[in-house]
Amino acid sequence: MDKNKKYLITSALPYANGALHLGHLSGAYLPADIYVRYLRLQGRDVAFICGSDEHGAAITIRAKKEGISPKDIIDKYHSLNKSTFEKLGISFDYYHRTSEKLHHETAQGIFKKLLEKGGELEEKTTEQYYDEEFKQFLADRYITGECPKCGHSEAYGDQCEKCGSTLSPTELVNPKSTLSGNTPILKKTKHWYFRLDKHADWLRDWIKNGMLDGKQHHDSKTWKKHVVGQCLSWLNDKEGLQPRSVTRDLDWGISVPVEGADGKVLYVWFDAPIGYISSTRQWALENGKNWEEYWKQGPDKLELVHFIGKDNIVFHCIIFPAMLKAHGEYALPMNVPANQFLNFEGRKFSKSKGWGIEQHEYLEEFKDFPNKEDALRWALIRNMPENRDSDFKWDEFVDHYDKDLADNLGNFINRVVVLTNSYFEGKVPAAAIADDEAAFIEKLKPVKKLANSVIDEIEKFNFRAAAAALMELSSWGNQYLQDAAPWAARKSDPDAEIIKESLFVSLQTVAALSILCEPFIPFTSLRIRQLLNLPKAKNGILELVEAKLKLGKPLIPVGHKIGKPAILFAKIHDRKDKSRLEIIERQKAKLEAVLAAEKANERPPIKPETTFDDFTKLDIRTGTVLTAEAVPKTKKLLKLTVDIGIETRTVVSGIAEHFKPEEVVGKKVLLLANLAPRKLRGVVSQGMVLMAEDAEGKLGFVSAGEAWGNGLTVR
RNA sequence: GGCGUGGUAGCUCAGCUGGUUAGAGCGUCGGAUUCAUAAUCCGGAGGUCGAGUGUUCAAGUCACUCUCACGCUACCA
Repeated sequence: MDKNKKYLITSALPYANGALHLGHLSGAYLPADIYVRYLRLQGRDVAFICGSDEHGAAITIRAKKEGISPKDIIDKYHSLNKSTFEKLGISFDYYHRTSEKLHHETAQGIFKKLLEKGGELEEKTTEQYYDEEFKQFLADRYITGECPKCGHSEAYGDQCEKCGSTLSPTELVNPKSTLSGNTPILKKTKHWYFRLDKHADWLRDWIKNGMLDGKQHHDSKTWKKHVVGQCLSWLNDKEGLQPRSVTRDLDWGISVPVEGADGKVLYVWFDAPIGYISSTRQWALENGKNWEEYWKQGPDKLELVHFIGKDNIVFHCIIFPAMLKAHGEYALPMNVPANQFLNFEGRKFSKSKGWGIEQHEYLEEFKDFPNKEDALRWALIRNMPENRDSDFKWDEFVDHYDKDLADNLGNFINRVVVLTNSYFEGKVPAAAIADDEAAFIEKLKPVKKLANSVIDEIEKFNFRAAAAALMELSSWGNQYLQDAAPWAARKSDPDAEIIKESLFVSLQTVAALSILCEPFIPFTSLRIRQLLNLPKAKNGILELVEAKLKLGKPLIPVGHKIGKPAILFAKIHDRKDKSRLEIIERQKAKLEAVLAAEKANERPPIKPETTFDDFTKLDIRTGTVLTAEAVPKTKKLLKLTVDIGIETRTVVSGIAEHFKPEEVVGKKVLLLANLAPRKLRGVVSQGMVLMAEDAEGKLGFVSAGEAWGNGLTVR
């Protein structure tokens, strides 16, 4: 640990197209905040950087749909996300936005540098769809058409939301521009591609061994296994890294700073991570700092850490580093401690299904819940998806709050404050060990040890373990007080030394807790400090605490007058006051309502009207499955032979995840017999077996019944 | 299908380079205690370490096969 190092800590830039839920918070923002607050307590020079990612086609499409401007959308979510983070105590030094001029200049500057350097960007001309009426090229999301895979009539140019296939616009059947509704034409367009493929070798050495330019950059063992694993999986892929297009034909974004590139913008993935840089620049500008010290120094002078969710690993560990290295002047991240995903009561968060809770919703729903910010932070920390997916449950929220914060931490502090007030008029007692450094050190050894383990775990990005160590410290306090039992000593001798000593030690422990808990539960830290009548934990105080514990100096001096007892955490399970429990119960009831509603309806809407003529074009026949076998090297496909009376058909069907081959043999089915044959994985499929599908995607066979023969028509 | 990560007490998780009776917290059961928010403290019960095979004097820890979960990637009616 070098005190002279600069620390640049970033959290993933939220896309300004929606609100963030608890999973985002626990994945990328809360861990970063803990780390940053810790660094500040240690007196380190740190910049905590974030901002809104405001470009990309998704925003323009939504704007179009809702009849508003992209600016309306990004303004709305920029301010919502920014203010929500503030309320939850996420202590960004700067929360910028990529629509700012400074960002546009920064991104263009980097693009130009790469272009001038040569060899990093290459031009390629391809054919893309163009809307003649609107006179513009169409981004993938601006084109809809029939999905070639499932036939869904409103698939987008990049993917079909019905079957989840990844598509390219030219695959769509009957493509339509969402702008004019016309059929677009193919037209040539020029784009720039970043030669990612040229960077594979050094990236591999950097990720695997932590080596950069022949020098040790970081210790790769300190990176999370799933992070290194996924990167190497990419780097070792037999296809290898491919050049990636960095520009698009779009009117929303950062214009490509090249002559004759009108109507072209930087692809959002290229400009978004550069947002970290522009955000730092803006922060430096407003705070009299030199931004380059936070981006352009060697690993001995600067530590860059990206906090992200696992969906962003490849971007932050491969693509962005490659961009920075290609540019040549920027530092690469020292670590990218990506978290996995947080589920919510056993399922993925889903806005459309109403599953989960967004950050601002939580604040609203819990507005009458005292200390709601720390209650949430604590529950999320205790269950952070650090190495595997985890699950947020209200019952655990309650447990963590009551057991840890109220019973353990809160109650310990309360015991100490009450005893100090009733035995010593609220003053830190003059225990003999207060002036005896050796004895002090000996008595407070466990405090020092546990404080060190909190620190150690934070440094290793093990925030769950750090939080557990914090609880151990408060547990130790409870245990110590119980053993010392000043209330018992007082009965026989009111002046017994153990009474003074035990409270002196306990008060030192509370003082240590008030600081050590700050990264996790900052609002509570402040309240404990107030209870002790001490000022807010300020930057650098933790290194003083470490020094004092080492030298045997009190953290809170003899004679210091503390405040009156006050409850820090009112329990949720409280026999006198049900109000907090009611808030929780309301949340649980909401989830049950969602589940009930799902069971009740949840049927896809009726498709657009069709004609009898169209229907009669379909030749549907009754049939019986004769044989079934898995198609090799596929997960979903079964090769079936179906007897339809007049002949036997070979059909490839995507049902292998639902049925084993032997379960299918002998099934009565309906077969669409005049579907154009299509080759799938080398097998020609002559028809399609009709299936019913439920809301969870489960499939069921459809047939005319056991008694029916094969080859009969359906009408 | 390929790749990655994970599968350890009822629940949430620790277990570094293989080495004595596999750990913690919560829950549970029993006891102590009263300064305290039905809080605290002490003690007990509870695990064939996903399944199997192998390497080894010795495997939760290494290798192989299988299985389940999650993700990336390919393919997909």
